[in-house]
Amino acid sequence: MSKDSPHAVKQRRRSDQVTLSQVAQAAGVSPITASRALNHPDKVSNRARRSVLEAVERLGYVPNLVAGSLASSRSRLIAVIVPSLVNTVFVEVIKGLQETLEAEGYQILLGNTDYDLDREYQLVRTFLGWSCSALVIAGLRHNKACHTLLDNWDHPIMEVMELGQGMDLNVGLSHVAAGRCMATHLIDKGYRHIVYVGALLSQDYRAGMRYEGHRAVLEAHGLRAPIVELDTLGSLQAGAESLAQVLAQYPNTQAIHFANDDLAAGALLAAQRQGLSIPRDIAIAGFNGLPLGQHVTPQLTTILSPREEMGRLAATELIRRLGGKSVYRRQHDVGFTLQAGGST
Amino acid sequence: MSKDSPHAVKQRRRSDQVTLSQVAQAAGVSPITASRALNHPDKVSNRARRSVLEAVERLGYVPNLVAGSLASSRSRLIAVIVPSLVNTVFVEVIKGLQETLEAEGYQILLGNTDYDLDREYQLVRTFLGWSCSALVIAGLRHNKACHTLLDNWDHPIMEVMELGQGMDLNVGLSHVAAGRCMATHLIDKGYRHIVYVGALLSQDYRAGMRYEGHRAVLEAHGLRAPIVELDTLGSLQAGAESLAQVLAQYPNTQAIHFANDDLAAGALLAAQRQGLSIPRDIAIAGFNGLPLGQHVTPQLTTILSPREEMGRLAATELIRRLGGKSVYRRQHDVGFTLQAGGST
DNA sequence: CTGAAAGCGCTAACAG
DNA sequence: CTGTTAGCGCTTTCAG
Repeated sequence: MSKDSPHAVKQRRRSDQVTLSQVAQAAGVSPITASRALNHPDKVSNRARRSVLEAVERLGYVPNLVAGSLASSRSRLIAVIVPSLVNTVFVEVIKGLQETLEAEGYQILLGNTDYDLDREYQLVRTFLGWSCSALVIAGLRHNKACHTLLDNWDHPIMEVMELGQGMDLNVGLSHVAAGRCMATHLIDKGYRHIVYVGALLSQDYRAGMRYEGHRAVLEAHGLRAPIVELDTLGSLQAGAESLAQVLAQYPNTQAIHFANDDLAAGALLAAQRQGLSIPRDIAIAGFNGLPLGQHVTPQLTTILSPREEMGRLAATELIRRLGGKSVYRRQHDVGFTLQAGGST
Repeated sequence: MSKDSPHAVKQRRRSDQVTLSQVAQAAGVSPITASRALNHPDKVSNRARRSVLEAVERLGYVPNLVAGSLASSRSRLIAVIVPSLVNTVFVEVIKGLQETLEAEGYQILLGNTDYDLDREYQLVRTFLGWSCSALVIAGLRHNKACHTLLDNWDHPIMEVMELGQGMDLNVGLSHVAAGRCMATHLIDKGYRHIVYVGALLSQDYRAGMRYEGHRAVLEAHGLRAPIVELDTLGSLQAGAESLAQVLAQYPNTQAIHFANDDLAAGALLAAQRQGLSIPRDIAIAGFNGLPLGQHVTPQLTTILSPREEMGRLAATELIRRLGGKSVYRRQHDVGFTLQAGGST
């Protein structure tokens, strides 16, 4: 009260944002009661709750989530790290995650590594700094620094897209098995000269795993398993261009097993433009089960992976875990389905 | 020091996370110097900076961004709100945003409204609570509550996808002009009986705006402008199915102007399966310029919109603004390109 | 069911 | 260039 108070008051607030204290004051309760009225409505009397909610409405209060997170060290933020947004498969997983997580009041913090593990590490670091409630990350392969960081992190980690023993939770499918499945299908159909075509396999190593499965089956049948690796991302264009390359390199090719549907559909459409008959002149198979493959003629033989479901399942498991259920180091195989079309 | 200190010390820290103070102590400097060494390296002596960085490394310090944001009320978080992730056009914009924003050290907080303006409002509210540095939102139409909230918000707002006078910054294209452009093309090609086909136009109102442009042109030529509205989202499947419906309803249709390439390509492929000749029996046009359209035969006539560039440009403008440059209420027209293919 | 006090971990402000 | 001090706005803890 006296003019000569010991310290000049330092003013920092410049934002005119309404605070919880102001709401509390307007409602005639203490700040903590206002907090409870909003976050644990059942722990507060009807009267208090009502007047707080009324004050919130009247003052246009927007909770400061940053302050809340700092105080509680829980953020309701879920970090999601994927290697690419161009490849629609990751987007579909994100979609499944998002619809489930948003319904539970979680927000997604999105990171894109562009298939770079160092970038991935940086993103993980940043996201840990946001006190994320959990981390969803594509793939089981990470660099050393990333592992070190995450081993000492005590929140759920969900690795998706591929199946295997990871750091914590895992939802995915076996790409080796998928590769085996398609190779078996092609052999059953009578093809013997089969080429695998992938794009940037050092980045998209899951396509490499499918090749491993493919090769194992072919070799078990005494067949060679040639592979052509393209140096651009998988796309219709790349698929179209790859066709000539494959036929030049392996003229007696009977079937091509493409690492994904974009490549396969691109090749199929290109083959038709060139007057090739599919599958008589050349059989074509893909992976992913994109809608496009079901609309070309003949329909594309492919393997359908349940990507949105993968996202939903991952989210559901995370929510269960965040709700205190003790599920650790759990693995979920979402499987895949062979869709045999006319292209083989 | 005495046992009977006035208050028992309340302990709250349970996380064993390394703090900046610990780093500072290890480095033999004050916390604020450590802070500066990390955030404003040039405002600190070489010696101090080096020893802080060394301590960070040694202790495995990960900055607590939540605390930093609260203290500084700047979060380096950018809220991005889109109506859908199924529709690839939004994903492409996000991609453009992300590659530019991440390079500048911003993170994306992603929200999906599912074309619901109330949901949009809720997301905006949540995101404001995160003290986002800026907001990127698809479209110029928002509900009243959302406008009220944003009018009192003093951070940059970037509305994308369509062109017009918005709340603050805007990067997009004129959908009315795009509709006009395609209609003009079809008329120039000699078609007179032209049907517009859209899906869920109350949600995808930008497709409705394209129809308005389309209709204006047709009516100026004394032609009728019938429209068929599908009640499912645009997809290859929906496009394929719409073909029969259009031909039943308007038997003398010469050309169909589809609201997007998914619909158009679906119809084109379906027409071919049915033995129709394109464009002789029926001409088909789309919108978006998806790669798919360039790989079907005949190539799909469409309008290409520069979506990734839209994202990059939006991000660049935001960064400029966040860097203190005074650009307000600025509009950017990214334009579009007619790609005339064999389908018309 | 309600409240007082004490921080969460960091940085703005102000002085040296 | 460096440090002291005082918060940012909320929630935990502990006590009624």
